[in-house]
Formats: sequence, C-alpha cells, structure tokens
Amino acid sequence: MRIERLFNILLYLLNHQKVTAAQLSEVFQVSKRTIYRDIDTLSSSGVPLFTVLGVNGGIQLMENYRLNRFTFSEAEKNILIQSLNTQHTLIETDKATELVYKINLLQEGEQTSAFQVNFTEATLHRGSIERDVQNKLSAIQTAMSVGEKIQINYIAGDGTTTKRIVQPLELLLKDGSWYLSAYCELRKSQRLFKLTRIRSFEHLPLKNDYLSKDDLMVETPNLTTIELQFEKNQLGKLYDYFLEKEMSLCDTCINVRFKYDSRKNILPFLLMFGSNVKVIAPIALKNSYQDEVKKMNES
DNA sequence: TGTGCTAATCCCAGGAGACA
DNA sequence: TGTCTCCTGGGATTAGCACA
Repeated sequence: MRIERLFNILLYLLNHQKVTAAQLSEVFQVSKRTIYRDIDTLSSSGVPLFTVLGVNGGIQLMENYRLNRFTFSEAEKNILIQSLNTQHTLIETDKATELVYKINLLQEGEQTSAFQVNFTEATLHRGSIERDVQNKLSAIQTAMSVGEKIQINYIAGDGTTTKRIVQPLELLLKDGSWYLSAYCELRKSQRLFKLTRIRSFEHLPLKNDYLSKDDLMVETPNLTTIELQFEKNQLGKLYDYFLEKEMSLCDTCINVRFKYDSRKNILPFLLMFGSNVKVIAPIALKNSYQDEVKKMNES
C-alpha cells in the first residue's frame, strides 16, 4: 500500500510543476505528516526532490530528473507513434491502438504531424484472405510473446500436407506475403512458412525445451551466380528487383548478373517476365526453365 | 515589521500484522 | 497472548517567504 502510494506520489510530481503537502494529503487521503514521511523516503531513495518554503511554496522534482527519465521529446513521441501506426497497419493489435492513444495524450498542444507513411494493400492477398492472415499473425504473436510452440498443418508448394511442431521465431513481410520464420522439429532446422499455406494451427502447452535464437543454427546461403537477359522494355520493372550495378544495358537488351541462393526456387520469379527473359547461366537453371515453359505449353 | 501561508520537525498515540 | 515493528495521524511548534 505504501509502496504504491510512493510510486503514485512520484507520478503525481512528474505531472505537476509544484504541489503542496496539503494537496498531496488530499489526493492520497492521508495526513500531511504521512506525506512528509513519504517525501523523506523518496528523497532518501535518491529521488531529487526539493521543497520551497513560504507562500507559493511546495514540493517539486528537479527539472533534469523530470526531463531525462520520464518524458519523450516531441520528435521522439512522433517516431513512437509512427512506428506503432506502422505496426498497427500491418498487424492489427489492440495493444498498439491503446499505446498510440496514450502517446497521443502525451503530445503537447495541437498535433502537427500527420501519419506520413501509409501501407495501402501491403500484401498481394484478397481482402477476405488478408483477414484470415491477420488472425494467424495475431495468434502467432501471442505464441511468441509467451514462448509457446504451435502445431501446424502446412501445405507445401507441391501440395503435400505435413503436420509440424514449430517454435516461432519471427514474422516477415516478404514479397507481398507474410511468412513465419520458425524452428521446425520435423526438419530439425529453421524454416520459412507462408501464412496462407498454414491451414490450421493450435497452441501447445509450455515446456522447458524452448530454444533461444542463439541456440539455433543459422543456415548460410548457397550463392550461385545467375545471368539473365531481358527485353529493353522491362527496364522499369527490373529496378524493382536489381541494383543498377547488376544491370548492363546494350542496344537491344538488358543483361543482369546477380547472386542467388540456389536452394530457393527462382522459376516462379522468372516466369513472371513471360517471354521477355532468357536464362543465360547457369545451364542447369536454363534447362529447368525451358522444361517449365514446355510443360506450360503442353497443358 | 506584523501577518498570513506553508514547509518542516518533534512528540505522542493508536491500529494492524507478524512472530515467538 | 504478549511483544515488536511498521505505518499512520494529530497537535504543537518553529522557520522561511511574500506582501501590505
């Protein structure tokens, strides 16, 4: 009870320039004598309090203590609000909404900074699918916050369904889709799971076998040099994916040379360009790309 | 300089909870 | 059940400051 009052007196002092002992005794429903004892306790605990005698006197905190420890500058508040708004736009959470509300209350005077970064259709999903994804995001965040594992039914790209127990590590918004980076007990390694392909999941009871990030093996990418040739009219689109130094322009085409993790399937990316791309190297990729195109023609 | 206001301090006492 | 500790409150007094 007393500890709680001490803390509340400190908060009260932080929110008021100067208060009298009588005022504090009225607010906290204790005698002035008790308030003086509390002030003495706070002071001996290192809180820089000082009192002013006489008319207009009272108890107040050192200004530096107020500014350095317990307040944010307007610029810092704006950064916090922008960050929270960003998270709230991408992943709807009640907590983020509540925090934005509270920090807005802290802003002095009229708010001048409108939210300057907007996420309109951040993913490629249809609205109804996006709502389903938001529910999964929220459930996974809950699991991560309490250190729970989850059991998922996952449909791989080739259509095979597997039941897996995973330890969620991180949520990623990548190429217009949400992914869960998690340690998979079935594969005994870290894997990426696309949220739209997680068809069902359930929380598992807490155990003591939760691995820290440091305990997990980070897989090193197996980089291969890939050479592609694009039609010149694809230049604008190419800036979405490649660095200027990776592209070289000739009279009729654009050559692109870049490093890519060979364990990842690049064919869907290449097919996005239709007939406007040719695979130059490596030969294995060139052959698989041609096989894929042949299959599409046959179907 | 006197008055009023407020902080600060001292002394005493009572209530509640822990403990032997 | 008695003792101890902690917390609290009340009253009296002192001291500093502002103001008429």
